[in-house]
Amino acid sequence: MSGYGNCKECGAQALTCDNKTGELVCTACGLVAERMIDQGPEWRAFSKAERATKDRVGAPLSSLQADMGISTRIGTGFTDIHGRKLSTSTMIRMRRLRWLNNRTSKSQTRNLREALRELKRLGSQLELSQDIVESASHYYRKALKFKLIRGRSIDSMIAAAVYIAARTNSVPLTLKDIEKHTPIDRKVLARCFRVYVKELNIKPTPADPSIMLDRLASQLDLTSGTRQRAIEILRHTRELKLDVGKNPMSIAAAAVYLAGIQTGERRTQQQVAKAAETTPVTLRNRFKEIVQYLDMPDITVKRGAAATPVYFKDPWQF
DNA sequence: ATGGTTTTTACTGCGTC
DNA sequence: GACGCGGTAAAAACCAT
Repeated sequence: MSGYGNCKECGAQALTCDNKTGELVCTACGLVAERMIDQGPEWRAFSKAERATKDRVGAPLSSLQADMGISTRIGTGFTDIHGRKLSTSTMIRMRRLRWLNNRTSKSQTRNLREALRELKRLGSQLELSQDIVESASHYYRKALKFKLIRGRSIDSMIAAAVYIAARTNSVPLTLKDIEKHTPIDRKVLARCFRVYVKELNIKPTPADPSIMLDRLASQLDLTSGTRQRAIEILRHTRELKLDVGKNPMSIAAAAVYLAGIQTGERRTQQQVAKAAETTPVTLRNRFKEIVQYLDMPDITVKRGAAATPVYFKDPWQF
């Protein structure tokens, strides 16, 4: 959820919260906007008047409960609200309604209960924030409504929902991360992911390497200077379309590696590759391309540097 | 199924500490 | 010798047609 507003420096709506440091950073320009201590409750009231307008009655709606915390039940009494006995035909009708109500909702709520249990498990294992988990649950609900779960396992569709939620909310989470916490095969996972994209018309934000940057940088203990340099490099690679068709993580890795060399805060290819969960070979290849097309160190595009051709649609951005 | 692309795996050689 | 790094070749994975 990019609900952190726009960056004061570059104006881009690219602020994200680094959950590790509690810093609010702009993924576009690298500005550390502010330090956050606590994201707090969903709302706060400072005065009596505010409390009056904002207060609610009852438990908040929870999408993490199979029935949203509320559900319809059709009573089993034999009288109407006035205490009169129901006619036989009404009783028969009500019985049928009750049956239908149970039948249609039962299988789905049972499915949901199962699914949400898995979702909570995955969510806590991956240390996802609450809003991502809720976002994932919404996607799953939708899939359930459209009967997309049939023929696929609940767990795999939940895992894919988590990935979708991460992608649509610019959370640096890869399929590999998810794979580590679930027994589901990567191929199956990718297939389920596509189901969401295709059937539900969900359009995840194009995969952006800079999202992965924070994660890489903190894992490698890089200072903000190097991070900023990497962000700058990424901006240019993006402009040159060097990242089209490539795994965003490997692009980010190459940028971090290059930035490290330039700022003197060097990390070995091994280290960077490991943090990015890729191989030194891939890192080198991306690295080579970047160096080939960018004029270092002030980073300008080399004369005559043509953007790489777009061979086919980027598998990482839909 | 096929073809084009990226990524991974495995191996090799070179230079340096 | 261990390590970082560059290169290559072949296999695997992947997407599009």
